[in-house]
Amino acid sequence: MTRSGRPRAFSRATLEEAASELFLEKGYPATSIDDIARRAGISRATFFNYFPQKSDVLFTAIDDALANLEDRVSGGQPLLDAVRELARETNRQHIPLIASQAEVMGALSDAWDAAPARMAKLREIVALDISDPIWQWAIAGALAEGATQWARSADPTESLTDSIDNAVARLQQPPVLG
Amino acid sequence: MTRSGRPRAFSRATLEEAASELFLEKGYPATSIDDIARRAGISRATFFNYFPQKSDVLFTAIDDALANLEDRVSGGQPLLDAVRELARETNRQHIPLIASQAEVMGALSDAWDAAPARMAKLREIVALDISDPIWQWAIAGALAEGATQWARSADPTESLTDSIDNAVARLQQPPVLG
DNA sequence: CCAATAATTAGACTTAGTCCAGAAAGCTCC
DNA sequence: GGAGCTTTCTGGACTAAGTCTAATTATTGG
Repeated sequence: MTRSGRPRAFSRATLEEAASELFLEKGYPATSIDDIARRAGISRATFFNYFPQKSDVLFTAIDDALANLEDRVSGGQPLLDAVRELARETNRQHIPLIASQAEVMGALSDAWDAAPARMAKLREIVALDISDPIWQWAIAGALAEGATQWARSADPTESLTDSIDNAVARLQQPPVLG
Repeated sequence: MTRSGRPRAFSRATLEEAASELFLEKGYPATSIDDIARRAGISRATFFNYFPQKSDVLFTAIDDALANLEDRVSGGQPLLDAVRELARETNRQHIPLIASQAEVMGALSDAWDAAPARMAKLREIVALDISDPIWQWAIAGALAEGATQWARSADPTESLTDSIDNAVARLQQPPVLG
């Protein structure tokens, strides 16, 4: 069931690569969409055919994972099942640009402005399975924290699944509060 | 200790009012900064003297509260103490535009794009007092949820402090997870 | 070949946000 | 009543993101 119409001539990955080079060379804010398009050999208009926003280039890996997770959970799969399956399919190829280029980008780059939206999206997905709003943030936070620690880890044998499971397990032990 | 220089001729509140009218009339996306400036009787350049971004107009109440909280906590006050004191000083005058105009703006307005950044900021502040990253999100979420429920509540006697305390207390009861 | 569908492209357009230089409005000290 | 200092207000130029449209091109299916 190949759908008709002119096939795509490029891929998000193509643009990601071109953009990545430029971000490393000149930094994110100094790189315009024109630059990226030129480097990738496409027109500026086509860029927006692949990414709605400039910053989305940095988050493809995260956004793909979130879309995958949303599909599973809205299809009825229990949240943690879905997370574990997705985590098992994920390897170090999938670390998003925003993380792998973190040092170069610097902590202050505008690029990070787009990150909180992903956290909010994750919470939305969590909400599909967890009705108590108080715990939606907690669980979303644990999932994000597990993934982040894994992405930052120097040890290439560390398992994403374990990292996330650890993070979630720690929620069972309530914190001491004033 | 009045500091020297030409005094401000307007206030954030002035601009907030002008903007609010326009948002109600035409909606947020259709209202340009030019429109707001014209309505408020200032120049476009001056708008940016009061707000770094267009969307910030909608969040002044939240941003003020966050700044206040950050001052307290970074000054050494325990998080929940600071939150309670701040909550006690807060009344229904302080409900932010983004919430009070929520129905008019519609759930889909671009205006909401700027909300997740506030959640991230709140978590940063929480992190000043709570070192465990897993619980930073949980507590930030509880605080936000308590405040949101209060803001949405029809009952004008409901106390913000109680609403937040309730939300935080619920974190002591871990959820059932698969 | 024809019709339908979808991608690519150039280019015009709107507007957010930055930057700058100059005018204006206060303050303090003489 | 200045003179000098500081800060705000303003107009205007500028960059770049994102939207939109109309035309072209590549593919599928009848």
